Amino acid sequence: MRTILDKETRKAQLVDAAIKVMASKGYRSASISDIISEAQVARGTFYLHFSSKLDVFHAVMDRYVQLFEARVRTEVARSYDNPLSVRSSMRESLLDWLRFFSEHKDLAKIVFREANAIDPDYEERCYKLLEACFAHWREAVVRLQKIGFVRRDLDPEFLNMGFSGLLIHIVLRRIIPGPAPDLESIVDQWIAFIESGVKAKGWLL
Amino acid sequence: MRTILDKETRKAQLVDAAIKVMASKGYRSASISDIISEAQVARGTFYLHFSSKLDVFHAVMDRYVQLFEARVRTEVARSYDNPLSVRSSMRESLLDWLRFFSEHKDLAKIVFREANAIDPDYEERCYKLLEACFAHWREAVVRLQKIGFVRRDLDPEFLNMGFSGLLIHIVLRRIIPGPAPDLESIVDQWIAFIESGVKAKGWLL
Amino acid sequence: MRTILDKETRKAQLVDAAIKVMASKGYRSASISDIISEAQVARGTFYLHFSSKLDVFHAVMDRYVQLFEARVRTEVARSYDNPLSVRSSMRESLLDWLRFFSEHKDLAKIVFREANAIDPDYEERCYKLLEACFAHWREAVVRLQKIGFVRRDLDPEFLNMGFSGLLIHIVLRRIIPGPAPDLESIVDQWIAFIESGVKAKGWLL
Amino acid sequence: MRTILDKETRKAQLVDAAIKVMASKGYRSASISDIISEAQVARGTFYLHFSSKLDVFHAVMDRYVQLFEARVRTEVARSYDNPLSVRSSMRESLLDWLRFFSEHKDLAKIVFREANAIDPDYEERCYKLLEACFAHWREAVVRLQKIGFVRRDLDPEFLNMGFSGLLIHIVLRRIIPGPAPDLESIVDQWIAFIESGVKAKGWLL
DNA sequence: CATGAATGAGGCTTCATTCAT
DNA sequence: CATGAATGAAGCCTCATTCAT
Repeated sequence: MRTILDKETRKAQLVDAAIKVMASKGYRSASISDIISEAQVARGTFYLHFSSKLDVFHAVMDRYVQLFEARVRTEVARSYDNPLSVRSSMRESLLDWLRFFSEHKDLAKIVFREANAIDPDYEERCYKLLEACFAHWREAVVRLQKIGFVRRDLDPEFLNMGFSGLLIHIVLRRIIPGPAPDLESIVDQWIAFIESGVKAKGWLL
Repeated sequence: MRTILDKETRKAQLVDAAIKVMASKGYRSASISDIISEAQVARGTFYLHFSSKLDVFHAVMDRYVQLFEARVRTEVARSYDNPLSVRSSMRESLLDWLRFFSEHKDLAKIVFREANAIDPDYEERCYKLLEACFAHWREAVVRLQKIGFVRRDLDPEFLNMGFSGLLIHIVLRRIIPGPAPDLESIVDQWIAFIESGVKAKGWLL
Repeated sequence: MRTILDKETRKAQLVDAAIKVMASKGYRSASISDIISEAQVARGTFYLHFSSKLDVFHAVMDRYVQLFEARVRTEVARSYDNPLSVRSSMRESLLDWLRFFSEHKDLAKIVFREANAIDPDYEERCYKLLEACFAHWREAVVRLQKIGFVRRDLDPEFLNMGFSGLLIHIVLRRIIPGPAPDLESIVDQWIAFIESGVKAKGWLL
Repeated sequence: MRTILDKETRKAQLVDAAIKVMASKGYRSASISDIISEAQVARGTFYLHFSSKLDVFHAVMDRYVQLFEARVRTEVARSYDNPLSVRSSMRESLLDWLRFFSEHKDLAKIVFREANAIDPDYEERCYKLLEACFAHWREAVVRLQKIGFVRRDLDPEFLNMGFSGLLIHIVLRRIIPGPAPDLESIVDQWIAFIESGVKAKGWLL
């Protein structure tokens, strides 16, 4: 059966299929056959829209980059300048990030798994993406240190690592089948942890 | 040239080669050819010791599991029972973990990258491994809550996620080429963060 | 853009494009894509005029056959009957042939290169063409033998081979990039050679 | 069924198969499948000995180059210095060339057909080969002119073209199915033609 | 135990051809 | 008539695995 679609729709459909397949099998194991059978499309059709397997991968990345950039833009617009609302701003921010990664699980899987080892071109993209993200967080930390909310003895870079590490871990664990923790409760604990650490109040040493 | 070695030595040599190759190219891209040429061994010899490519992979995993289990055993032996030394015990523990991951970079790379995409059998192994690890940490947290060092309002599971997330993130960032942060200073910040969170002292809201 | 042309013009345009492409890349490597992009025509349009790739090839051949037949007709009309002008008639004839091949280099390239490898149907056509040509030459030789211009101890078939071999060789060498010999001087040497061979006058053995 | 051969034998067998297939279908149309099924060998075996289709082609060429060079060496050793035997030397030479081409029909077919259009690397090889050959013939002509056997008013380059053109033509016609002319009689006519041209004795104009 | 030639399934890609618009 | 998206057979090549030596 032969369905004719306009170029953009077909391409998007193929990218969708590629995301699905690559998320579940990884880039290397995902074959063109997998992708086209997922997209219910003939072999030749694939090559009408992508010049190679690597090419779809780039398209997949592009998709994520765009979503990510939109996410970062929203985030950057968020203000921590009002001391009274720092806490709730932060809460919103964390929730938004978790929601973002939850919504685009498949993409996150691909991006965070294949970070290396596909091609140098891609690696660069991937790092730029992450760097943009980290840069934003670092900056946020610095701002919070300036307004006196965050201790100045902690390296922003370290906090950044802590933040992103936890985030990614949560994402990946949520990605992986199994009981997914409740986002809201995670964020509440996170905030509590961020604010006061783990130390119990009575401990005196 | 025809060198004769005893079974175990040959097998270990092949696992070494496999680790090296898989760490740098990933499981899929690592070919038997790569492995045997790294190990300086004939093609047939490989299949004398492993029944398939997946089989070496399992052997690689086994290697990591053993190292990991040893690491966990040492860790488990560590006591947090003396209130006066909780802090330094924790510091030692964190440093040991970071050192462990640093020492076995190649294995960490393989284990954390290919977690999903290889085969269900493997995935199970991998999870068991991580679970063993998480279980230990969770338990440690619980103990620390019991002795009153750690706040009881934080879910051990969450702290666990935070701990492992940060750990993995540090490991992965250190794996990836780039300026590697100094382990000792990371640990010091980590402890400070764990103890008191990020909140500056003067902040009153 | 959608240009509407009458059938014959479109077809001729496509044959032109096919000749150009096939001459430069050979039949196999010339793709329909090459041809239609050379002709600035849509893919479907091609199949409106030709049933297959082989079909254009036949059309290309037909084009050459027609030109060739015209050439042969002119040639046949040429008379060698006047003993006084045999020499100049022959000179004209050789020049005309060389000019013909020079003018239709592209076609010559296709015809003489792909002679075998395309399809039996084509081969037959190609041979018929060459045979027509050879037949004419043979006949011419016979006539020249009859009027006593050419030695009767030489087999017309052999002379034919010599004539066509040299001709084709010149054509092909001229087709292939490189310094193209001057047609007129070639013909003059040719005539001299034909008339008297290579033997120097003084040689007595 | 699995037959194990030493590397050289297998490679030679595959080159043989490639020659056969390429001679009958041309380089482009000859598929790896054709070659391996001609050689009764598995697909992978082919790539054990050649890195690509082009690579076999080069091997085929190499084969011809070697044969050709041997042929040229023999030829170069031939002396035309004794005036009494110039005629018979020439006869021998022509016969040897014809025999050479007859013996290696398939290779000749490939070499002279695909001269162009395969790859620049090959083209260069091919031209070097022909040039070596032409150079030898040209030199021979010059020597014959020096000793006074051949007229000095004929350009050696032209005679060269005539000689090679005729040769190639004969070869190709003999390659092509059909009544193959008798080599000896061809050579005799050739010599007669070379010596005295076509002009009948009595002709006076 | 060790070797490496041989195997063939399967992956990526091209391209002649079809057909809905 | 014209268009160009869609199709799928077939080509090239890789590589895990086998087996005769």
